[in-house]
Parts: sequence; C-alpha cells; structure tokens
Amino acid sequence: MATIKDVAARAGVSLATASRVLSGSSQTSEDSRGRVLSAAAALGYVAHGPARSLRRSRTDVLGLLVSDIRSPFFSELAHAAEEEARHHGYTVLLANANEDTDQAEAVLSAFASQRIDGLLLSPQGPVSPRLSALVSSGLPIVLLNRTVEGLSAPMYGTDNAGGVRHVLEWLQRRGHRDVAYVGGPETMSTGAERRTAYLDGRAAHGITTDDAFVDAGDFLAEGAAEAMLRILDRGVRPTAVFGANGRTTLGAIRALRERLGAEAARRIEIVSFDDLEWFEFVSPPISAVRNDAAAIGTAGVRGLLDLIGGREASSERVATSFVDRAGEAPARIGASAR
Amino acid sequence: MATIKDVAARAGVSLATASRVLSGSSQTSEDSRGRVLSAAAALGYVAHGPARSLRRSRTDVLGLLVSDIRSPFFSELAHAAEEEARHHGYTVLLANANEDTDQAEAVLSAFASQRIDGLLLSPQGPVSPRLSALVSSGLPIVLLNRTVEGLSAPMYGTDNAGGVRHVLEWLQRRGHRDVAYVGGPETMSTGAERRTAYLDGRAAHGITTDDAFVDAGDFLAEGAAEAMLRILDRGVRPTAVFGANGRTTLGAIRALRERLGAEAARRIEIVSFDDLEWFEFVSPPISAVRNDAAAIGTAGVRGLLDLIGGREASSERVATSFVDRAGEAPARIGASAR
DNA sequence: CTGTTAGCGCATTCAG
DNA sequence: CTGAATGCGCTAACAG
Repeated sequence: MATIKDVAARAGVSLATASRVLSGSSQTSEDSRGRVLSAAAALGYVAHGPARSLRRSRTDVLGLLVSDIRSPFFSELAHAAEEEARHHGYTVLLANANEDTDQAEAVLSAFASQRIDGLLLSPQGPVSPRLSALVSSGLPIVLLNRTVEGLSAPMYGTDNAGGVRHVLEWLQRRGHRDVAYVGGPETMSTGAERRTAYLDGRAAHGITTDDAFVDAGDFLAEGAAEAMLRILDRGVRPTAVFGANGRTTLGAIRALRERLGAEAARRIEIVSFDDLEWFEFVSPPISAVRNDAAAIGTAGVRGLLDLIGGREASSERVATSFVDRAGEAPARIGASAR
Repeated sequence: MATIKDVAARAGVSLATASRVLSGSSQTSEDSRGRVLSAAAALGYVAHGPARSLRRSRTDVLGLLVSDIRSPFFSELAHAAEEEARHHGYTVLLANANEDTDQAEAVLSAFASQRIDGLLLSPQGPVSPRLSALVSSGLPIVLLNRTVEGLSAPMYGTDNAGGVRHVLEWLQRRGHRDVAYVGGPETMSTGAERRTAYLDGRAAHGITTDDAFVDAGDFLAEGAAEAMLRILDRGVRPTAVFGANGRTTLGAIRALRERLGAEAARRIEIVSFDDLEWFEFVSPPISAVRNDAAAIGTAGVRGLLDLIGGREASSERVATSFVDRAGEAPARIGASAR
C-alpha cells in the first residue's frame, strides 16, 4: 500500500507538506495542495490508521459494548449510534458481552488495547476491575439504559417511569383490576425502575395491590414463562398481563397458552414494555410501550463526544410512546409516509 | 498510561526482554519472566494496539460488514462470528451498511484505514471501486450469504435450494396446489436462488405453474406487501403463501389481512424462508425454514482465518432445517435442555 | 538467554 | 508557506 512518503515523492513535495495537505492541519499553497491531492488519488492512498493513532495519541474510535446484540433494542441502538458517530468522523467498534461477565472483561481488554477514545457501555453487573481501570485512566464513558453502582457517568436511557405510566393509564381505561406483572431482575436498574413505578402506581389506577399477581424473571423468555406460571400457580386469574420487556412478554404468552390453553389465553389482554413487530398479529393484538432505541443511541454518542471534547454531558431520559392496539383494525398498507 | 518501557524499567530488564515476555515471542528465563509479569500487573500495563500494529503490520482485527444489523439473521451471525474470532485472538469490527451503497463505501474506507486483516462481507450490489481496491491490495475476503459478480471469494451461506426443497415437500404433504410465492429481488443471489429453486420444483410437487401466483418484492415488509397485493389483484386465491424471507412473510401477512380480512386470511397457510420467534403465535402458526445464521458466521470466520493464514478456503452451504408448526400444540415450557 | 538498535507511518515541532 | 528532523510504542533483527 502506498504511504504518505510515496504521495509526497510523486507530488514532488516534502513529506511534511503532504501530511499537511492530507490532514488539513495547516495552510498550504494552492499549487502543492493540488499536486498532493492528485498524487494521493492516483496512488489510492489511504492513511494508515494505526500510525496516525500512534502519533496523535487518539484513534477516533468509540467502543460500544452492549449486553446482547441479538436483542432488537440494542441492534437498533447500535445502528443509530454508528450513524451518529460516523457523522462526526468516528468509527464504532461494536462488541457484544452476551450477558456474560467474562466476555465483557475480554471485550474491555480489547478496547483498552485498541485505545478507544470513548466508551458507550450497557453494564452487566457491578464495576469490574478492568472497567474501573479504564475509568481511572480517564477514559470518557457514558452508560446506556442501565446504571451501575459506583460509576458516575452520564446515562442515556429509556424513561421507565413514563413508560409504565402509559401502561397504567391504558390498563385503567380498559377497566382492568386483576393485572399480573411479570418483571425483570431487581439487580438491573431497568428491572428495578419499572417494577417500582408499577407498584407505586397500581392503587391510583384501580389495580389490585395483591402481590400474588407480581413476579419476576430474568428478562428472557424462559425465566419470564416460569414467573408467569408461578403467578398462575398461586390460583389468581388475571384479566391482563404486563410484561416488563419484550422477551418477558414473549415468555408470559407462552406460559399462558401452555397452562390455560390458547382459547382461555386469548381472553387475557397483554401489554408490554418494548414494542415488537409481531404484536399486531397476535389475537388479541398486544399494546406496547415503544422504546426509542435509536434516540438513545444517538444521544449517547452525542454525550460521549461532549465528554471527549472536554464539555459537560448530562444524563437523558428518552421519552417513550405507547402503541394502543386494543380493538384495532389491520393497518393499511402503503398508507405510511413512503 | 504505562508503556512497555516503564514495565522494563520497573522489572530491571531491557525493553526487548519485556517485549519478549509480554508477547511470548521467544524464550526467556523464568526469573525475568516473573519480574516482567509482576511489573506489568503492578502498573496495569496494556499493550498499545496501534503501536503494535504499526510495527507488526497486522492488526488482528477482522471487519464484518453486514447489510442490516437490525435483521435477526445478521445480528445472530455477527454474534457467532465475533465469538469465533475472539477464540482465535481476533477482534471484530462490526459495521452496518444499512442497505445503502454510500454507507458501505464509507465503512470500507474506515476498514481500509484501520488496516483490518480480513473482511467478511455481505455485499450490497455490484463491486464498488473501494471494494475492488481492497481486493487488489490483497486483503483476504469472504462473502456471506450473497455472491457478487466479478468477485471470486469463498462464500458462506444458506443452502437455499435445500431450504426451498423442505418447503416444497411440506406444501405437497399439506396438499396445496394453489400456492403464492412472494420472492425477493432477482439482483440478489439469495432472491434469485430461492426463486429458481421454487419455480423449478413446483411441478414435481403438484403445485400450480401459473405465474399469476408468483411475484417479488424487495425482501422488506412494505415491498412484499405490495407484491402480495399484486398477486391477489390478478384474481387468484391461493390456499398457501410462501414468503422468501422473514420480512417478506411479515409483509405478505399484512397484505392478506388487509385485503381479505383477518378471518379469511386465517384460512390461508403461511410458510416462510427464515424462522421468526413469533411464528408460533400467529393463527394458524407459521411453518418455516430455519436458517442457521450462527453456523454461517462461524464458518465465515474460519474460512477467513484460513485465507489469512495462507491456506485454502472454499465456499460452504450451511444446511437448513424445517420447523413444521401445522396443527402443533403449544410447546411445553421447561421441557427444553435447560 | 539478553541488550542495543533500527524503523514501522505519520504529525508535528523548529528553522528557514 | 515549506522542508528536515524527531519520536509516538512497539517488535524484530543482530550481536553478544
């Protein structure tokens, strides 16, 4: 591959001039500028990132560590983050912790070695040694959708309380009293916040405060199904079920169908935190809180760039919307904007 | 941050010895080895990736460019690829082309600048200038699930013909004659292969060869819905619909419901290439070809590492399986392995 | 087995 | 505005 030296030689200028033109750092004459540019184009010159990073002691790379790239929430978020970063001249190194602490450590090592300029993190659990090393090395960090004890970094995430409020109001409008709540782990801030908002708001919305209707899984389908079964095993019969995230709702539905049969399950209304594309097809259709993953990703990158630039950055809660599908007719095709 | 020089000084050895210990390149005495390692640990030393890359002229980074990270197929694939790469000491730089040629070009530039050691590519369209530059620079490349004219690289992808065969056999078993086929773009090898396999196999499986039953979209929901409507507008009434990928099936269902009503739509059986998690919840449940994205990702990385290591690598078609949900009872929870 | 030395490609001094 | 020289952190010769 051509180096900047080759470009300089072909343009008949010094290495320094070529560098100045190509990185636009300082003024150059129109003449040499043109010569360098055309030489670079002719040679197909592409700057050597590692060399440049070594010299400038910055990489223009952001690390994005998500807890599970296969979740639609994070893939949407990653997509938006990457786009925002690209607009600011940054590359995103996307990595997956796969809900596994060891893997998260390995990824953080790789990030450290790559000398990323900043980190977007969806934390797994407590602060690990590697993470605290990164923090104390002064690496700018923002958190995504989850907080973590002992790490004070701006957090960009869903407005959980607002989302739950949507659900509570909807449940009240629909006249539900016996509502089952299938939550997520208390150890995750997301799980804790949604649960608290729900428990605190129940009474005011005419919903039973009987805790037999409340249980929690692990935010995955299997664990949620088990939680749903535990609720049913207590002998209570909800008229509506609220799943605290997308996979939880999936598991809850499976459990209802298995235990009560498809027929009886169909008479229970489902409402979910996180909107999934297939909710419209289930009968009855599932209403849901729409979680704006893209906005979170974009805001997270902006905040991180602020930090990198030495500016202030403060946490943001991104508003949710609510998709009410109760008694809805199928959407018209082609009626959307495009 | 501590450099290797600091480590060497603290361990009381030369820079070279420290390097040898830390990169394990050559034999060192037990004594100096211990001293270097504990010095490194004490200082929290992390090798400077860019400097190392500059010197070794390799980065241990693989680029993975997918056409849409938000599709479950690719996020699953990416996950598996990353894991496999990590086991071999490589980091994966995951990027998203978002089905957009310009963005793909931008990503390829970033990859070129980073000096990735190899590229896993899910091509968008024809070979772009940037891509051909990378190819001619000798960058090892493998293709994922799609081929592209004028680029001879090993391809790791779905066995489309085998998958379609599963569907044809199922359709025959179910006694369907009037089957609608909603395909994808002919310009994508995936679309072309599935279509050809279907058209060629129809007659032998007792399915109508009336081309009024066949149309194609863009592998996205909206385009597929329009294709489905075109089929219905020709006045034919299928008893089954075959969607050529996940989003296509989604769009086709929407169209059926809109045009025929939920009631009549329910009497049409749906079968899909790509299995989505919600197919079990639709009534009637949707049977589908399961596309092993993880196996493709793993095989792709292995092939790429072979190429990088100077070994041969040859294309592989990963077998599909078929999930028959016709007349299925809901799955039992907790009955799975875990 | 170990130390000295050179140089990967680039941006940035410092003189001119 | 330009060129010559320096060094970022590291590994790979080469000598000892």
